[in-house]
Amino acid sequence: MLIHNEYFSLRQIADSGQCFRMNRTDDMDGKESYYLIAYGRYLRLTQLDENTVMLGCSEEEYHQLWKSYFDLDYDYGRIISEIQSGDDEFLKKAVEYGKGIRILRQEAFEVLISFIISQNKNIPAIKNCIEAICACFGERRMSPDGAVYYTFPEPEVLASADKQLLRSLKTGYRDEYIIRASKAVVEGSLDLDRLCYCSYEEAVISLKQVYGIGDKVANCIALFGLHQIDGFPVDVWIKRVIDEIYGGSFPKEKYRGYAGIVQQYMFYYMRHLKGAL
DNA sequence: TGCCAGGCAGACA
DNA sequence: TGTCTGCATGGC
Repeated sequence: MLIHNEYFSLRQIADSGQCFRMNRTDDMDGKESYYLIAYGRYLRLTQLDENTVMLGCSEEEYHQLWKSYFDLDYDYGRIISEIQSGDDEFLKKAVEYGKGIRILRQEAFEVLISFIISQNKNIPAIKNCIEAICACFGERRMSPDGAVYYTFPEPEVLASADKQLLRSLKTGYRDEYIIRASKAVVEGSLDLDRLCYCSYEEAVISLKQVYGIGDKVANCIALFGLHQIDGFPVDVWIKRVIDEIYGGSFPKEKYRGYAGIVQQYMFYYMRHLKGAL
């Protein structure tokens, strides 16, 4: 299945820090290839050229799942044009550098747990920890080309997980956070489906009721798990941008309706400038 | 070996 | 309301 889109870069999405189960694999005919595990499935992807991505799935599966997953109905070009016609020179450079980033429509529960794990960890450590949890608590499956993979565990499984076992998977002090957030989902006090359709502000407030979720993680979950595009997570990298480029305050209200996309361009570009990519 | 990482809760002023 | 401090642990 071939996708032609000017704003669709596998490398930029994989390195944008929004998903942790999309990784580089053996190249295909010298072209960058990735594998992705999401919604219980395994997908192989190859960047054929700057504007063309090949998805290893049928047309039916693409329309059923992956088209939405990669947010391919959304016009990122319009956002980029707006930024490029503005007067923010840093943002213009950030957009030019990361214009292939898209905000994925990931499973909310997976994002909830992944970003609880993410706190005070670097991205490689987060990935390792999530894979360990999937291998321990997920379902073992095999892809059509014979690769073994594990699904992300269901809320009920993590809600009743043994704390010491979780701790042994390098979750550290976050073990209790994971169990309590999973229980909140199972018991219904945290209704992730509902939070997709309420306001961004209400979603963040609700998420912060959960023990272990603060402002930053709540914004990540809102943006990456609920597709609340006004989510604007401020982590150490965005703090650097705000302090070093904007003198301590960033006017995110100027970007109402797509602030989260702007945040991703800034995050990705700052990591590049500081040599973290 | 030491610093840093997509932070948070709790204590305290 | 704002500012510490302790917390686990891997990556570099």
